[in-house]
Amino acid sequence: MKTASTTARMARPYHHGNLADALVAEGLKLAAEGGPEALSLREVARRTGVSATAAYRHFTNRDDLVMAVKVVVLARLAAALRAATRSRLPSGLTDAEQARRRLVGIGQAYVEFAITNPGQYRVIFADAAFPGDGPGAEGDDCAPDSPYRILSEVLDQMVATGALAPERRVDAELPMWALVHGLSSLILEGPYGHRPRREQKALVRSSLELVISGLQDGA
Amino acid sequence: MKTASTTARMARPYHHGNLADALVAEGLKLAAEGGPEALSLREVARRTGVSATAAYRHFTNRDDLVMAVKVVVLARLAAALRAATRSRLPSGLTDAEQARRRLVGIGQAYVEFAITNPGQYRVIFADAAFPGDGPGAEGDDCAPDSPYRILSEVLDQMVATGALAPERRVDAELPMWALVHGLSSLILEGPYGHRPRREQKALVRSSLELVISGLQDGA
DNA sequence: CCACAGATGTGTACGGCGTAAACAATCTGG
DNA sequence: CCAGATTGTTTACGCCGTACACATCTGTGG
Repeated sequence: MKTASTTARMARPYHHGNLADALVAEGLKLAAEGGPEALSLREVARRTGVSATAAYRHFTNRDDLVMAVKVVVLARLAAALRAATRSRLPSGLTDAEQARRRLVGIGQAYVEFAITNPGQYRVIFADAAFPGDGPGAEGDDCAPDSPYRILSEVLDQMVATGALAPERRVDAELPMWALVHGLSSLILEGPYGHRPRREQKALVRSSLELVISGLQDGA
Repeated sequence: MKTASTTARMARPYHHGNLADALVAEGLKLAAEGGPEALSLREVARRTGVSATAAYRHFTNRDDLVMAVKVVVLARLAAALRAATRSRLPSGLTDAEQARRRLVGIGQAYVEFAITNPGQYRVIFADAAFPGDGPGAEGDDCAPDSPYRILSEVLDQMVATGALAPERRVDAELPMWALVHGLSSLILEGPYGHRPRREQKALVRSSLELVISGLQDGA
């Protein structure tokens, strides 16, 4: 039996050739242009040059397609965060200070991704369903590179380097994630959208510093 | 000329009698049942016992109706926060400690409102437009009771009582608002929705304490 | 080698949605 | 009491999601 990856390498093995991937790719473009509400099954099919109902051979319904797009967007977000963890840092810092800056860095990268890809970012939280990322799916099927996992790693590193007390580590993901998602949301869909980009960045930075300070030496 | 409030008191002055309010009221119910995506012009009209296009005499389009519903939901949210600022506190606290607890209280009330009214809460941030609340509309037409204003008041009180250093006051609204909205979002539409209610509340409380600590004695 | 079964794509159809346009009923100011 | 503005209805169009019947392709076992 041909695996998906084997099929992907061939030109047009079936009638169209990995239609599923093509539909998701077109869905990503559509989402980038007009957010989740622009992501319609018919338009995706039309742009892929395929009949409207063809998509139903690969996705049970629209929500299923949206979910597939979500997974790709989450992967792109994770890649952006991963890149942030690898960015150059000034030399001569203590390990603890390095870990702290990494945390600030992925926080900034998160919001930056949301601002740069507003339509795709909004897909992630559309329609009140979330792919099996984050907490609760701690066990097996948690993606190797999910935003949640990357955040967890950096927090672990802070504990390892002494930047964060172990007793403060428990569920430290939530306030951090809530903050960066909240910032993104208030900028994309909320009242902070009309502030100049420069000011937004400064506000994001100071908010991150504030929460991380609370995490480190809060009451 | 009859004012809106005068009209509201009469039974059925026109063909239907303040249809606009009736439509918004039905919209609120619909949103409560199925969130913003369930808020359709036709269904609202149907439930109000009126033809589908009648709504166009009072709202230019669907977005306009949604915006009107947003305003009411924001008012309900503001009322919930206002109630929280009036809740009983243990006696014998310093003014500073009182102010701090008020801030925790409205944070909890915010998330509580979101959890209790998920559908209506999600309407607020639907469709990437926000009524003239919050910052930027600092001047005249800012509602007397908006969530943003209530938050600002409590923060001012913290400065007045010495619970917060004046230089930390500037734009302290953003991290707080981002946190509570982020928490709400991660619980309603994100990966924290399946945690038991008890755990959610505990996580919200500790997250709030953490950020407020950062606000008070952060680096 | 080839026919057949399963996988994949098409055409058609139905009801729901937002909304534009023409029309009807009702109210209100002069 | 009537003219004109206000409010609601009817009809119609094109989009959407999706169910169903049909056509086409493709790998596999006889």
